[in-house]
Amino acid sequence: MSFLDQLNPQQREAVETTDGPVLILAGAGSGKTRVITYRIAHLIENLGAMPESILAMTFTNKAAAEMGERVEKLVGGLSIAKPVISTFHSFCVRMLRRDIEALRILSTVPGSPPIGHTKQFVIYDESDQQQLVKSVMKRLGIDDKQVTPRSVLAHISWAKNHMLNPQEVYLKSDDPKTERVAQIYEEYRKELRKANALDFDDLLLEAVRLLKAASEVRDYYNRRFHYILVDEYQDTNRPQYELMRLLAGTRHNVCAVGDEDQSIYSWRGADIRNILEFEQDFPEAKIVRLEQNYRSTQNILQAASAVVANNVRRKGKNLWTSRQGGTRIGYYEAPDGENEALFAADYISKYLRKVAGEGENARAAVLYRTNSQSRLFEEAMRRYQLKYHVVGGFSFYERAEIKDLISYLKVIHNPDDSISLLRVINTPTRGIGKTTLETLEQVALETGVSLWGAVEQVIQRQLLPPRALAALKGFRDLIDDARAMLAGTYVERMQRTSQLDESVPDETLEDEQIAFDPAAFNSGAGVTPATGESEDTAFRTPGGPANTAEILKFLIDRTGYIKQLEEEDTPEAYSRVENLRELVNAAMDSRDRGETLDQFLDHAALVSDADAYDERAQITLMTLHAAKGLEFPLVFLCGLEEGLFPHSRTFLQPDDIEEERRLCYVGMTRAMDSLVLTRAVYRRRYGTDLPEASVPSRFLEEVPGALIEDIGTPRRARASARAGAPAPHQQHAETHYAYEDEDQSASWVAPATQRPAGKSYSGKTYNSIDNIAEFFASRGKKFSLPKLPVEEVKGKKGFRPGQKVRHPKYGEGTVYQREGDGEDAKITVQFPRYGLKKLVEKYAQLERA
DNA sequence: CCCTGGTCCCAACTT
DNA sequence: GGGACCAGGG
Repeated sequence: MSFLDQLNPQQREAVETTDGPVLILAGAGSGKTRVITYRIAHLIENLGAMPESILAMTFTNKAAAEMGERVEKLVGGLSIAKPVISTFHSFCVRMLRRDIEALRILSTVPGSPPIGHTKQFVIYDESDQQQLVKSVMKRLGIDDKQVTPRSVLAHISWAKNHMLNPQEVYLKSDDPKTERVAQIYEEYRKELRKANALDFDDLLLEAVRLLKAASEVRDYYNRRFHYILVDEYQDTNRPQYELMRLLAGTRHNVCAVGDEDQSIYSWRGADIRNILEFEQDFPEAKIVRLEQNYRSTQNILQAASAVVANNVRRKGKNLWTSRQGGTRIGYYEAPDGENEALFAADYISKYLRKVAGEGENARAAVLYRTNSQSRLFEEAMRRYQLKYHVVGGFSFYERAEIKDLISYLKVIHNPDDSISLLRVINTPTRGIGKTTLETLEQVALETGVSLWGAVEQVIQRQLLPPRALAALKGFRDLIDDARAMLAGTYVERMQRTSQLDESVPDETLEDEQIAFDPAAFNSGAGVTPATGESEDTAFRTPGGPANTAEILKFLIDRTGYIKQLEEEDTPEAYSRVENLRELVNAAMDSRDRGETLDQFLDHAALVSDADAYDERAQITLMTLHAAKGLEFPLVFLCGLEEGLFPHSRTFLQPDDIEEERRLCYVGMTRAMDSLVLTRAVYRRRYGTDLPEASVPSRFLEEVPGALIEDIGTPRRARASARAGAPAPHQQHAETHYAYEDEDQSASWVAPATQRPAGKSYSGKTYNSIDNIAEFFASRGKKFSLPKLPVEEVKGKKGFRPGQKVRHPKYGEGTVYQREGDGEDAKITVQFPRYGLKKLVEKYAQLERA
């Protein structure tokens, strides 16, 4: 029982309550992962549970992998049977790959195959979904300017997350727009089925439907899993909740771990009711609260708790830590976004040097609300020659060349996948143009087949001029050849097609050096000397089906994809070639793990940005959302400005603002030792425009003043705070926005070597933190807002979005929008009790609140 | 049919 | 800063 002694009494109770439902309310840093892993270990080691009877579900693959490793460390010798630790989505995909055909229904047309998805289904990512919605809208003749595909898709996803089908959306709709959405939704669903595709939301929905509809499938899983654990329970949506209930069966051995204050995915359907209704659905549920925080200093914890305490919709809890005191929370007010980023880079480089020298855990994170903020920080880090790691943003699998090849694989796996087919049918260009595509779409529509089916028909019926027909044949043969490779029938196919003399046109064979010879491969003769990579032949069963890496190589050779890129001869093209090689490497790794093509594709579809987090990186840049579950000795929380954080799109709904506040709480509680909050007084929105003045985030004001310390505000910004000085952005042109360094401390000067020439970067220097801290200490004020010259022109009051105001009748509210100038300005204000009100500034007796 | 350059929007978080 | 879309010449 030794390892259980490492737990505090509450943790231990959570671990040892194994029979019946348990809800663990685990505050930030209270050892949540520890409790889950120890619980699994306890079940196996002390209670003799079979490892494979335990199922733990997480939100990211990363979390699942980490949990698995930690369990393995606790329980040696798990090599044969392992607990299933997986993300919701991956688990559902596995279930569906096994049993989705149980959902097929017999066709009413005699002799036709059953209707519904087959095991060969593909997963549609967001861009696939977008394309599909677009094509549906086009077909229905809906103008994509009035209703954007984007908003339609958001609506559809919302409906799915709330388990509403198109009919239900239609019945509930009370405006023509929603009715149209319902209509698009219906068609979208039909198209998905036709393409044998599922979108992300479907993965959960169909899994739930499967467990509900097929009792033998449900019985199988209920017999198999005796213990169900759910991580990040506060972020589960309805389908996930139902899935958990169905898997729990009658045993009710479910353990859910969550923290209501860290619920940050309501926009993805996360439902706080899941926590509340847990006690209703499982009346015998036991609740365990973990309130000791092992991560942060008292100052950090207090500051974060003070912020989140402003939320109304919460149960409330009392987190405590034994790490008394700690350094105060730093606040830096940068004149603009560039300076904010440079400050962070400078501060972090100093910090890391110091901490690393002391042999401490030298890691720091820069957290921001939106991915687009990362660019400035990346530039700043590069200029300081700091190695950094960005999580999220543009992922590997979203790159055009990767998506192209993945789309080829998807078509080979499932030719009915029309979206992928459209993407690759003329990539690289092979002479298939608009008219050909229109003909294909028409035939598909008329005969009710997929585009792939239409390809065959158009060729058979010779519906196009010879030239176009030849191009189309070339494409069809390419796909058929690859499919034959996959099936292991390539040689047979070659013999057959050469007899029919309907093979690939001779010119293709002559023009392109086919480095990879599929015929040799399928016959087991090995790779032709042209590639000569003997390593690849070693794993292959002679004559057996081709693996993913081999198909990829075949595709690259046959389409001339890389060849064409190399001819471009630009750095960009070569980086694309590099990416493709990386993809082939990934496929070889997949093959080494013994995975099939569909598993490779599933993996590509389900890797998330958060999975890219590398805990060895000293500096990590990421969004607040991606930071959930992580911890860092030093955390920079940046862009604390009304409209950015909290984001302007949340101003309308008080509930959304509360979620922003939880996000702030999540961000702050990532910090172990030091936390720095920053804001830019002026920020550029779309790169080139004039910078806009910002209002400090309300969250800044919610941090108790005694816990905060101003650090390093450049003096020119300070000078401009006095009346009459020009705005900082007006100074940019003539001088620099930061002041000359007084003590000439070399470390405060951005490294000159890295400065891109031609930009106004030169000579940007900074003040010493110590000097400025002293200055602000003597000033004795928490947050000084430099006067915004823009405001003075616009009128005395000039309420801006995000500001808090008081109205004689409606009380306190937040400015949402401002229209017009001067006295005629109309402002829209969100009042907690009265909702949105549009007021004329001149008449409404508004005051600053 | 293909490529190009210009223009118009845009951008919150993500499995 | 950049992706999507379109018009127009090769």
